[in-house]
Amino acid sequence: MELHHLRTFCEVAREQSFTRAARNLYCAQSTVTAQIQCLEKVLGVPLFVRRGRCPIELTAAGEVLRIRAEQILAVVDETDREIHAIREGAFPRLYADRTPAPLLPALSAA
Amino acid sequence: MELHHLRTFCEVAREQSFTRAARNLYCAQSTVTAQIQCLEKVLGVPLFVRRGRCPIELTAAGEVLRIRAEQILAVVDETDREIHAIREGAFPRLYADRTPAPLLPALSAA
DNA sequence: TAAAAATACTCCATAGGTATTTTAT
DNA sequence: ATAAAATACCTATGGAGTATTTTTA
Repeated sequence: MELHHLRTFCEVAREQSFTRAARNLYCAQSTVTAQIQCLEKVLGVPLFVRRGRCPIELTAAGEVLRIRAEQILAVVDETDREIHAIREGAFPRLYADRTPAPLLPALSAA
Repeated sequence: MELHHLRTFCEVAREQSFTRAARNLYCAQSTVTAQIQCLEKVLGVPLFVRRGRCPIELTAAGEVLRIRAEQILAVVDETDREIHAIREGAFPRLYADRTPAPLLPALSAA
């Protein structure tokens, strides 16, 4: 699982379409298919229900991944902004104890 | 910036050594160097102060990245656990509103 | 001078592309 | 019949390795 997979996944989920996601991401449709297949293989679960027709739907695992992927990418983007600010001369004030932000509670398996 | 870069970065920061990080990650020292250089190039800032001698030190940008990278990797690991649970038959109860967890406040540029 | 990191180079895996086929409505 | 995803196939980029050089404490 790599960040570019997650970005592609989020775009597919948003568009509910491999083809439209590919267009938005400026890449080939087969590339989107390959990246989603890669994610599904690594995670061991299907993420979308294919119908050969739009709109595709998320599976339960896909719903979970979407929530987490958006969180992850938000932190990545925030990190980019912070580093950029430092490059521009900002002087970061670090947290005293480095305690990471609390995660969302684990999705319950009830 | 990809997740495997962040994992390597965190290990180097923890060990304060490219060579020891390489050993722990079961890869070549030159691979660690290349990955860190890749990160530094993408981000546009140095992450470590090299001395040609252990221990190496984090720059200000490196300190920020370390905090964020640990957060990101923690969410990734949590995601892996959640998806694994679903693969094993858990039925996830999704959040009603999908509000992502709050990020740490942006590092102040004071 | 002795560790540690950087560099030079080689190789191969795979990410990404094009073209085509399959699928489902 | 048609729009969309999957597949087959090819190519090139870059990730990872070995061997060597450079650096600095």
